[in-house]
Amino acid sequence: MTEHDSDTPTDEAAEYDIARIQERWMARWEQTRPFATDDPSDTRPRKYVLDMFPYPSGDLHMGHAEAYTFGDIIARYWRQQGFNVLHPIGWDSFGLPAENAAIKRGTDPREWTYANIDQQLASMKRLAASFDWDRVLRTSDPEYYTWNQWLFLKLYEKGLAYRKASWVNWCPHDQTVLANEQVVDGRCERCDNLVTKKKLTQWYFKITDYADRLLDDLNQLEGSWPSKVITMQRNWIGRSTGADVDFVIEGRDEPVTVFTTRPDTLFGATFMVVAPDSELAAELAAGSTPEVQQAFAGYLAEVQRSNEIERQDTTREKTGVFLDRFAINPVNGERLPIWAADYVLADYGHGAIMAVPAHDQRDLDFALKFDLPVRVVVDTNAPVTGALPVITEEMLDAGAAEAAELDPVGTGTALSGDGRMINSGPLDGLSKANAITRVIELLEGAGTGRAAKTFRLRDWLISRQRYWGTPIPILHDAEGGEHPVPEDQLPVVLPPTDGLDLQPKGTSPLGAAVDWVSTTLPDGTPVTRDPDTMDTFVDSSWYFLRFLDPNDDTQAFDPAEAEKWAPVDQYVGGVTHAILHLLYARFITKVLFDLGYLTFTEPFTALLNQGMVIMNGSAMSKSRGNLVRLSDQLDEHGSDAVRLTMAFAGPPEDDIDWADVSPTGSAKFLARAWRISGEVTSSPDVEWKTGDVALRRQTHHLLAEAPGLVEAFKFNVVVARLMELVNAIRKTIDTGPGAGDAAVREAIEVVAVLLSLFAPYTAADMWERLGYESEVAFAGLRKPDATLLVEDSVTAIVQVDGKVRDKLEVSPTISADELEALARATAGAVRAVGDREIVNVIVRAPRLVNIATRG
RNA sequence: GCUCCCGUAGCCCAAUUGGCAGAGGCGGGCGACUUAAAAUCGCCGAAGUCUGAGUUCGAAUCUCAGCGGGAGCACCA
Repeated sequence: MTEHDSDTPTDEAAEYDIARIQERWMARWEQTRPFATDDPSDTRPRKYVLDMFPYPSGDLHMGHAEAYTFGDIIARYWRQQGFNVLHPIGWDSFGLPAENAAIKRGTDPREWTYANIDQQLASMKRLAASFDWDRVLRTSDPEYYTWNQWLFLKLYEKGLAYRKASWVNWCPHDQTVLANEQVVDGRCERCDNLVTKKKLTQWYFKITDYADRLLDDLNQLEGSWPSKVITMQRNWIGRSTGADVDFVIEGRDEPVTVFTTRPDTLFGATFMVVAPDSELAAELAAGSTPEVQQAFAGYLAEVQRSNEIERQDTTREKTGVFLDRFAINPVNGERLPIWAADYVLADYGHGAIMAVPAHDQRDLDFALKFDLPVRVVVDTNAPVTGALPVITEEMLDAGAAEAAELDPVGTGTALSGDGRMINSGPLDGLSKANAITRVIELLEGAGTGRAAKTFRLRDWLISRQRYWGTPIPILHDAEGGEHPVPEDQLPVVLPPTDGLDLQPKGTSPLGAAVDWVSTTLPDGTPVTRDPDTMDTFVDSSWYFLRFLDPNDDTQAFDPAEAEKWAPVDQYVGGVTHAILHLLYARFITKVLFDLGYLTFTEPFTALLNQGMVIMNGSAMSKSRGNLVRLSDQLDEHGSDAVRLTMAFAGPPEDDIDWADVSPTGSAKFLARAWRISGEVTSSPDVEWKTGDVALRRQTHHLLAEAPGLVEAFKFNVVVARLMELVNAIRKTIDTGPGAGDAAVREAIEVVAVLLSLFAPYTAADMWERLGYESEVAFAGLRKPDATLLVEDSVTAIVQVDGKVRDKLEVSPTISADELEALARATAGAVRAVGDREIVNVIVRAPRLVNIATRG
């Protein structure tokens, strides 16, 4: 076989041979690189279509194929619509699996990682993913992670990267810390082991400074991001508004501030609760009696022994200890006993609360358990009016009477609803909303409180005690001083693994690389490098900018290029990243905006979450024995059939059960379409107008409909329309005007052009067989002929009382009166109406008449 | 426990957004071609839209209640 053999056009009489077609075009595209995006003089409008880049763990699987198929359909569509489309790919190639594989095999993580990348890249090419192969990046390349370090230094300069000691999530299995986002149900997201707490000094990114903007800017994504993802982000950020209230503590100089969303119920506070694992609790206990100290110590030990799972169990009984200390309610001077209880969290709000058992279920549960007083201050039976009412004695008396029926203690249910304030001095008679406003005014006037908001979102912990990541570019001197590595000395390159023990042991393996760790400042001061590496989510928080020029060794990205291409017009990826990656990327984008590098504040204008590929109702896994290997599917059916099957299976957001779909059916359809392309006998310059009108109508309806369908991601419907059209062409050839008819050529050309989104190899081959040398990918969709979209006649349905009784063939421009007259006269209508009285006739010309009767 | 999404032929899914329930595919059946099979081609069933109420001239589509499935949140003051 000579090298020319594989580039011989397939014989028209030959059977559809997908393997041969695929091989031939893959080789050609390798030469012509049709999807490079590097011509600066290109004046076409731009689109940036981005797939979430993969982690290189083994070869691509069915899920990858699905995601990349959808992203590719969109990229090819916009290209076809005349856009200059940037559609890059890279690898998120730092991270634990590579390190674990290296430990297991006693090799370097680089070997495993880069071998997997090569394998995945080959599979992507086989899938005909139309990536710009000149822009490939790998986050584990020093050429990439040097800019992670640059980014870190920018955040450090802005005070957005800082080090602090605190209780962190610790995975005992992976021997590393985890961000809050990586703890799911108290377990390590990666290895599913129970997470414990450990006190460590670690680096954080101050994402909480951006909490308001991260929340508020979600509004501009409404409609172009899945609402599910927006909701998850909102929940995660978790903004609560209310007030901070200062309580004087007996025997303590400083007041204690608590956060509450219900400052209106301040008069109903009957005790205070502090988190047992807070410094405040320890201090308050230490200043109390020996008995209290002992009880507290016992309680604290008990609390710390329980794991996250137990702690989060909402059905569990309240526990706590009385500290024998008292706080003074700033609005009424009441003495409130202070308790330590683990239903109050140390790291939310101020780690202390005012307890209002009448109106908060958790406080009520606690009060009932420990027999603490309960005072109702909101009459939840009273009607609520918006305006500030004028209060009369009678109203207050009446309110007190109504309130007597309110019995949270008896019912065990807190009164959380709105109502009218009672037992609350100056707030009496007000609605909840008005009371909140008023009490904040009062507190602010007295200097004992203020409006406040709190977030569930915590700062982003980025230190990892592992080898295979970006070194943190900070030097530490003996006095504990921090010295950022100067920009011109970047990158801080990972040392070789030679002689390093990568085995997890709680401290970074880099600490053992003595020659690497020890260095000096320009003035000769000995310093040590920070031995930790960055969370890999740092890598992916800005990679979409690096694609603008992944080979630029002078800057992370060119702001001018960012202005041209970014933000990403369409992002495609799994919902698994709904919180973590997307939140971090949004944060870093805002930081870069504030630093003046970007002119936009949201990185991803539109987001498509594809579903999963499952098998027989459940996620594929080796242990379940239902694993379907992508490479097997590609071998068996060819890339085009696999891609088409993904597109046709249903809406892209839905899961695809591979047991429910038919790649052989897809292949059959492709063969049908391909065969027709060889039967056409007319030439490319045939006069379209001479073609069969019925087939032309169908073709042009599809031309009119397809763009809207693709843009709404209704790929399955487009494929169905293509099948219909192919069926119609078949019929036209076999039992109609025949293969020489102009409409046949026109229709199959449209099929080829649209099919190029889903089945690029087959479509390219069809296009060639139809006599074209150009790439079908750039052929573009013709404009539909408006005259072919207007029907000569339409079927009007005639209903009587909503039931179809007759049909009429009428002109599409028929008047309502005329249609009504025709409809009333139809045999079906006359029969159905009989001698009943016609009470109403609804006419929706030209499609429908409904005659409503009575009698 | 709270919130959101979804229930349409045996199966996967459409339905111009309130106007004839069916486009497409899978599977199944029948037939043509074949010595036969595969492939190919042609033809054909099948549901009244999870259940119940309501709004409407008209409901798969809107409202309420329930059943079933999925997702998110859940001691966050």
